[in-house]
Amino acid sequence: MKDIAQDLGVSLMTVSKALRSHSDISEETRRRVLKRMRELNYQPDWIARSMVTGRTFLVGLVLPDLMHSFFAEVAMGVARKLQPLGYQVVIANTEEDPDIEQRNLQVLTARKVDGLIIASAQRHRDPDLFKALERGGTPYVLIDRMVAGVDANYVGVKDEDVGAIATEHLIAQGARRIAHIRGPAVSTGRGRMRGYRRALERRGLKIRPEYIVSGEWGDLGGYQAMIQLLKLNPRPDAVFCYNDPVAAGAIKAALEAGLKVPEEIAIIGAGNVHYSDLLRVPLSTVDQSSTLIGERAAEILAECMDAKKPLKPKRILIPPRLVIRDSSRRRE
Amino acid sequence: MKDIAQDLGVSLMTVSKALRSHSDISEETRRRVLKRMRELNYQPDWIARSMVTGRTFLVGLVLPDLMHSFFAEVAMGVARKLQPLGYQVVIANTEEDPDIEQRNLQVLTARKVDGLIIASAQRHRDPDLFKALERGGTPYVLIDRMVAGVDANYVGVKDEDVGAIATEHLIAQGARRIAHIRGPAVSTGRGRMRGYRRALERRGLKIRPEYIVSGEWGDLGGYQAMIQLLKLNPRPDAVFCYNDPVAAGAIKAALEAGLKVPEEIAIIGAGNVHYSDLLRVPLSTVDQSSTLIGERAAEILAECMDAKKPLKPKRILIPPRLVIRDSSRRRE
DNA sequence: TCCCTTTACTTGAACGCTAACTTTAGCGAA
DNA sequence: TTCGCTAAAGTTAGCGTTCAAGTAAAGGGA
Repeated sequence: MKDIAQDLGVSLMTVSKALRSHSDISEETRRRVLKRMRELNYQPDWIARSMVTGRTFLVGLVLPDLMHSFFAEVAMGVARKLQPLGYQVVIANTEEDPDIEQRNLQVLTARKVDGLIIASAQRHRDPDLFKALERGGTPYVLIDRMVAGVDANYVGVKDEDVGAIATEHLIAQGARRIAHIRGPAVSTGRGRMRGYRRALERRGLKIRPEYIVSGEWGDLGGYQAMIQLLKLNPRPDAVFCYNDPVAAGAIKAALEAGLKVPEEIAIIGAGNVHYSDLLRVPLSTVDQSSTLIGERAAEILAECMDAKKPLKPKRILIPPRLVIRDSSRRRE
Repeated sequence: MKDIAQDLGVSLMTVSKALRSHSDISEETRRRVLKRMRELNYQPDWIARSMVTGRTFLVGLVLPDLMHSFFAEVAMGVARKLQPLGYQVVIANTEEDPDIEQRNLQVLTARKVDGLIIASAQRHRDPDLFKALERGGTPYVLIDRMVAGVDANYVGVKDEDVGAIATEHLIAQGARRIAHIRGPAVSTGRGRMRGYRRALERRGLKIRPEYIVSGEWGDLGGYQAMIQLLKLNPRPDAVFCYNDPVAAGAIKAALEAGLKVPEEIAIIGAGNVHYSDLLRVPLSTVDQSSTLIGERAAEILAECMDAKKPLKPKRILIPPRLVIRDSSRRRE
């Protein structure tokens, strides 16, 4: 920058202003500066700029599991919205571990990211983690999972509806002994279970506690949970699974046990991950518009980062959508 | 920091050194500084630090497709190695577009990342892109895809072996009319095709040009390519697919056409993505140790970033490993 | 006593940029 | 002529750190 200034016989400031197309620089000078800049292939130093402006144009994205393609899709949505605005996205994978999450949040704020998008693993040691964030002044948006007692921007789906839609669909398909492989005790897991219960009650079906088993996350969890369920007597004739990976594992277990899906046992997941269509039995699911969640979260965050004052928290709920494939079609 | 210094009646520098456990600070003083630091919950400003040290502790990870879980796994491997060393990973998704890739690389270097890990989409407008990187002095490691004419660190698998192993396996299972759904014209795609050809030639099987079709990437590409292949006469009795998503699409098309997999047509992919086991027909594949690739790349990069002088480029080839599942088992 | 070494701390200066003033030149109006 | 105005530039100071060099005080050997 100094070089450019000397070469053109102007001051540093003139160059600085020209580069940012500031108003009080003549067209002429600006052209000359830009030209020389290209010749020297100079690039302004973001770090120095950040230091004085206080903005880094970095956004932290904290996710519990990049391998789960739901979150990968969210990440794409976020990046697609934010990159054109000049932000870079720093992804931190917490592997569903609250401690890692907390450490990551600390590191990201220490790095002065301009904002955060967080799908929280929850159950932190420090219950006031998010209050601390707020005090730090970093705007953030929660996605997918709400955090109890935190009044912040949120983008997600009505989890209770997800559970209810899925369960009602199973009932409509003629199932009567409907089990649930539930997820972790975060808002999504709890909400979907509530929806499951609500649907059963509304239709006058009994809720049997032994029909609710924990799958935790991933296909392995679903596989093991399904093995539990299949030992029961009477055996369930349908299962609503916390999410698609869990459902995929469940299908595997059911088929290995020699059952026909959906004839002998219907299965539905949630999330509509990209490969659901390609599974052993194409998986019925409840779509959550993952990319859209990412995009909306990015938009809200962008607004907050532009505003000087903290804005009133927004809460966006995207309506879930039933996707019927083979794994739950009506039995004869 | 100034506050801490004043509170304790020492100089700024003393505090700075204490925080970095520099040698010429007494134990006593250091304790006091750390104590006060916690009380004020002060965190050193990374930006200011970066400005003077010239290190950002940011590492750029440039990937063509986060949705493809192969790359998500790589990303996890990278993050797992690099986070304990104090680095944060900035992920840039290029969506297989060379222009986006080029822009991303520029942005990342302008941000002064300490290093880059790149799975290049290749075919850039600017053929000297990587030379430019080198001139800039940012160390980088290529993964998965080699770039022609660039002598840089590289971590990947022997793609030719991937193709050969897969194809030889199909031959060993009794297939004779083996087709190939090939990938994009990057090193991986070309290498796997070479391996396919080599295996056929070695076994004295004819290479029929019409048996090689382009699937580009993703399951949709595989699905469409398979439809092409099934129109041929004689119909192939086995297909080696560029990667697992392509293979998943191919299986879908084959089943929809009423064929039995593997009895009437055997299919094998590459990559061993996590859900391959859960597909319609559990997919045989060639494992590439995706997480390991990420980890090794991270290690090499860490070395380069620590070194003051540029190191001699390393080239690490991880041996591929055949994973046999149902989609290619020996026919009767 | 003198000088040298070690330990523990301090002093500018610099990193590359920008915000907020201040200056200069040119021009038209009073 | 003098004033004020505007467009286009220049000046100064500072963002929060660390580096390299310096200093003061204590200890130790001849």
